[in-house]
Amino acid sequence: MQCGLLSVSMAFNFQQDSAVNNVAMDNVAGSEGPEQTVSDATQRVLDVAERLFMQRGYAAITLRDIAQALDMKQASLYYHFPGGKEQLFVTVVQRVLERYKAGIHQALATHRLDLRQQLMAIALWFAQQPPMNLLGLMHADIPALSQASQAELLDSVFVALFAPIRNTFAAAQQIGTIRTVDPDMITGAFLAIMDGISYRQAHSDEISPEVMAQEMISVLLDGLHPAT
Amino acid sequence: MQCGLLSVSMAFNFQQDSAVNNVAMDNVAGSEGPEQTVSDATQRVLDVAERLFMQRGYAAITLRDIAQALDMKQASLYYHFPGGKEQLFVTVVQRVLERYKAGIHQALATHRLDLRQQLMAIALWFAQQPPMNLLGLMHADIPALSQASQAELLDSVFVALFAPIRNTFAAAQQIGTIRTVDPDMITGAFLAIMDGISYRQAHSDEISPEVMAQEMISVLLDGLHPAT
DNA sequence: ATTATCTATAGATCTATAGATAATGC
DNA sequence: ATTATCTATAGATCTATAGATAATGC
Repeated sequence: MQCGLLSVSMAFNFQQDSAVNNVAMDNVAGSEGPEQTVSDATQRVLDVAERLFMQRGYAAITLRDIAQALDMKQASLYYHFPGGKEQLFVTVVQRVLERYKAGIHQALATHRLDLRQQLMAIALWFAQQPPMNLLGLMHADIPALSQASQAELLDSVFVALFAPIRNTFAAAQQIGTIRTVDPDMITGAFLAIMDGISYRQAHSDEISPEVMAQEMISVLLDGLHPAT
Repeated sequence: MQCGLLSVSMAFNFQQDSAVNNVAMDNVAGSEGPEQTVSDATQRVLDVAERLFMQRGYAAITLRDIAQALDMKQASLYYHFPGGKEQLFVTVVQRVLERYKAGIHQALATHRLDLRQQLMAIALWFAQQPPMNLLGLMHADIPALSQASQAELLDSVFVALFAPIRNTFAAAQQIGTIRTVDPDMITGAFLAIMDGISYRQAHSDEISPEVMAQEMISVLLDGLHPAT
């Protein structure tokens, strides 16, 4: 299946989202008591691994890099992630995607029925996050993983990022708020721009997140032509 | 210096472009007789290396991968590129950027004075190219190189991609064709979308390059709101 | 007993160098 | 003599495993 600028090549089913979803949710904040919670030490590993992996990608970062940043030995990482580098990476990306999913959901829920405000809130969210380099993730990182991990992460990307935004555009089209353009394509373009916003914000502070979010959404909705 | 969604951290000078430019040009098609031309064998190496590097990035591709795809031994690559992996990668990227520079220049020149047609032609060009994953290049690949190579490639990215597009938007703003939005930001967003178009076209053929280019430029110029 | 680290190391792989070989052109 | 490859290998590095160690909790 092709999804806008991102090709998520799995047999996705829109109505299965919530089911897939609940499985992925249970590690975030234990709604039950005896949830398998993540220790502080493991948390620290994830934090550092996330920073490095998101900065340079899966292939460029070695376990030694991560261990060194944590002031520990490379072999010690296997205590927290017996599955090694791949398991660590998959866990990191899942955690990032959960955060994005929550951020997007919150943005959509807070400004319900106002597309411009919804998109603004999403853009502001992206502007405040460290860059995830989504295209690089899809393009370079995920293909380096095992078939099972690939499928798992592609599914999560779809559920966390693609589906909610696509649904928002599709709904806005149905009620006539925006004109009819292939929603997959809009979503892909939107995510590409959002990814760029994160990147720009991380490497510069000439423009505030608020202004940048507002300008980009204005271009997307109103276009670049002068308001006559 | 910050440039739209891409941070090109060098002291660029717009007026120096052509000077920097001529140096990089001389390897494309010998305007003089005794130009150091590239042999067929070296050409083949560059073609294969380009495909692999652009597909998965600098860190993920080994010299062995490239040699294997060429049906030769890894050590033989050092005959063509004594500087090893880094020199090969830099040469590949320079060649790609020269191609893009020429394609963009052609698009701009053919439709001079018509911004929409110019952007359409650029979008069509991107849609027909294999994806270059520009954000990944800036974000993951270039930082892995030596300081000298970093500077060289950042300069080339600026000269080949960023400057011509930025100048086009800036000129259109001056004559009032488009409204005033930070040109660096528009350029960054435009390149992010173009990169996405390449990616999408490479992974799907549901939408023709022409339609995709037209729709994306229409969104950029006219916006998503319904034409009343 | 559990948690979280360490040392040591096997085995694989990667870059790069040295020097041989074979074909072609002068 | 030049071009384009090869074999062999040094040296570095990377992932992963085995087993020891030390601190804390029961």
